[in-house]
Amino acid sequence: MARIGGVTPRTDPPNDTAARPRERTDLLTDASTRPRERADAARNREKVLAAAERLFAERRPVTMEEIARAAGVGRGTLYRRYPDPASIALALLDEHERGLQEKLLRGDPPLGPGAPPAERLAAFYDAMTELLERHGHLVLGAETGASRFATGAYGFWRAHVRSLVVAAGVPGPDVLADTLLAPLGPEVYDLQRRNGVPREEVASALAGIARAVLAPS
Amino acid sequence: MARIGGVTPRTDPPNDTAARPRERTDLLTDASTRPRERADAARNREKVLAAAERLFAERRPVTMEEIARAAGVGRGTLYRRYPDPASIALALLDEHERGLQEKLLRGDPPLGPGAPPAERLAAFYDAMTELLERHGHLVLGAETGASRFATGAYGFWRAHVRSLVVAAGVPGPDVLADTLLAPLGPEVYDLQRRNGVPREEVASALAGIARAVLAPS
DNA sequence: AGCACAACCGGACATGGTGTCCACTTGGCT
DNA sequence: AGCCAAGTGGACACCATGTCCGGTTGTGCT
Repeated sequence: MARIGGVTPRTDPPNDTAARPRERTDLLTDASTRPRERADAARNREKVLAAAERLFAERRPVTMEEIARAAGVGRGTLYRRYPDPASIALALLDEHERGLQEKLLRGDPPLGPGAPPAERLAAFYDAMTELLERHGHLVLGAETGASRFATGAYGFWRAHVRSLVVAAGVPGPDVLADTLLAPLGPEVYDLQRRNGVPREEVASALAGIARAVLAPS
Repeated sequence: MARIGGVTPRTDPPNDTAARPRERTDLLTDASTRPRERADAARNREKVLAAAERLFAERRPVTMEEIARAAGVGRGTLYRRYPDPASIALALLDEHERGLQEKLLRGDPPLGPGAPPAERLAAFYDAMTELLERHGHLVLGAETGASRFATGAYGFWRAHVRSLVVAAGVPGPDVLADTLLAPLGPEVYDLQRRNGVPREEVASALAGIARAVLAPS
């Protein structure tokens, strides 16, 4: 479970209990090394996440104050776990991105290993537009502007694309990785959709680029 | 003078004197139709622009308050002309972009008309990276995030790239235009430069894409 | 059960930016 | 010389931020 695109929860004093990613393990192993998440904390986490999901869906930007009010929770409580609205959106986005990451690493071709690089990149573009389509509001809330590159998820996508460029034998993988990822910026996709371009058309334009750039010479 | 990428100055009551773009015409023509810009106003405009240029160069974000303080001008004066820091950066950027726009329309090939579309796009990429290199701080101040697409300049670049795609006979010019422009987003370029990639390498990667996508089949 | 301690909660507070408003000043014009 | 509109700048009300701390609640232990 060495996933890369994880949330970075607020780290309080020495240990980090917040937004715990795994279920109770219930094993003797390290059950005592870190305190369990308390019931009230879990309850509030749910309330916050639900309220934030709702707010992000209906408008932007969303402030910490709004989320706290909508969740019926104090501001201090909110700040305890999340430093800003973006990190809340990121937490919401987390599991969706995780699924795609899994498919990229171990799924069937052409998304997963086995297909030629150009086809894998095309499939990746297609999957990413689906994700943007479904959770675009969260992506806009979480990864807007330059902060997008700071997320762990971006590192994952970048590593993936870079490896495809290398596999295709095209020079300059480091520059190309960021360049090829640029059209997936949420603002760009959002602009195209607002201009009336259907998702499929965006995806196929990207597929065209993927083949043009990575196709065997 | 039908340039597209102009600044949009604050429009006060019925007429718009602010940030006047042209020198005194001194012709009898419409010299009286709109009042001249007053000397004190011009003085302050200079002070504001100079201070803003300095501030944008050294850090971001820059607030209206800071600019006013640095320029030795009241906040009300600042707001009279510019609604926010971005529009000030845009005003500073204006003439540089104007020069490039001129070259695209009427300059020598490969930037101007005459060269094959793939070469013109490559040359455009090269010129844009130069512009980003020199005035990146202003571009970051002016066109960050989604607001980038709202500027007149973006419309110009988009129309240019679109026409090249059409000339190359590649399908889907509307989608491709935004897609091909995406890597020129200031955050993307900034990221690549911070990662130690020299400008030339970015430009040549973009040239490669230009040729791969627009080259005659 | 019941206790004690730590985790957790939430509102108050100080700070800083925003955008507007309006009484005053300045400069161009007759 | 004097008028008057354009221009100025600071005060004001508002809102979001992030921190802090007294009180509360859940958990583990006895």
